[in-house]
Amino acid sequence: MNKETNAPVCKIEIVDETKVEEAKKELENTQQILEIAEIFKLLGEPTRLKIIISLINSELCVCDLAAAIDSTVSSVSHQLRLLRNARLVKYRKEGKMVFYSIEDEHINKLVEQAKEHIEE
Amino acid sequence: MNKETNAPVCKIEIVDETKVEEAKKELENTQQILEIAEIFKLLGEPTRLKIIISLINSELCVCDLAAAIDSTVSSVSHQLRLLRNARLVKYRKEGKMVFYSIEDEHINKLVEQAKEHIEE
DNA sequence: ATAACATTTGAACAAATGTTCAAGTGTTTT
DNA sequence: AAAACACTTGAACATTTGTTCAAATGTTAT
Repeated sequence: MNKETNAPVCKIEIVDETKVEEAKKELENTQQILEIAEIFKLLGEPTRLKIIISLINSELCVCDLAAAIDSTVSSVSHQLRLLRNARLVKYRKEGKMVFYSIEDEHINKLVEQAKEHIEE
Repeated sequence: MNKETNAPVCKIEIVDETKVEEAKKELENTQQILEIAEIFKLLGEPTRLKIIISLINSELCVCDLAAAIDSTVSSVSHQLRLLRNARLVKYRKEGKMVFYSIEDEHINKLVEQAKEHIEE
C-alpha cells in the first residue's frame, strides 16, 4: 500500500450525472428542507416526543404534562418553548395556568406514520 | 416578593388526574416511543435528510450522494452508517462501489407529511 | 399588601453529535 | 505485485443541546 498516492476520494468524477442532477433538483429549496429537518429534530427527542404524544388526546397544563411524562416542570417548560416557537403546539391561558395542545393534525399523522414504520 | 417561600413547582398536585392517566397510557410502551424518536432524530439533521431526499428518486453511490448534497464522502459515509443501522436505507455492492437506496416507502411518506405541515 | 402558586427564564454543566483529517479495507486495473 | 479507486472508520475537535438549579414573572387568594 502506497500511503502517498492514497485516497483521491472521488469528488471530481460523478458516476451518474443524470441522477445527481435529479437529486439536486429535489434539494433546490434549501429553506424548505431546513424547516422539515427542524420539525423532525423537534420530534426526535424523547422528552419532546412524549409531550406531543401526551397532547394528542387532550390539552394539558404544564404541571400535568410534567406528571404524565415523569419529568420536571422546568424541563417541560423549556421544551414547550421550542415546540411553541416551531408552532407544533399552541397554548391557552386560564388564570395562572397554561394549557397546551397540538397545533395541527399533521403532527398526529407524522407520529402515526412513524409508528407504522416501526410496526412493519 | 418573599424569596424563601417561593416556587413549590406543583409536582404534588395533579390538576386533571384522568387526563394525566390517559396520557400515561399512551406513553406506556417506552421502547416504541424511543424507537419513534430515533427515526425522527435521524431525519432531523440536514445532512441526513438531504441524503434521504436524494435517495427517494433513485439509488445513488456514496460519491454521487456527496456530490448531490454538496458534502464530503467521509461525512456522507458516517451518516449513511447511522441510517443503515436504523434500517432507513439499504445498500447493494457492485464491485468497489456501494449503491444506497431507501429501505421502505414509509420514509417517503414521512417526508411528504412533514412537507405538508410546512406548506399549510 | 403579602403569600401561595403555575409557569417561565437564565446560567451553568455534562453529554451527545457532526465534521474533518488521516489512515485502513477491499476491489479492480495495469 | 503495485497502484488507483470507492468507501469505511477512528480520533479529535468544536458546537449544540437537555437538564438542573435558582431566581423572576404574573396571577389568585388571604
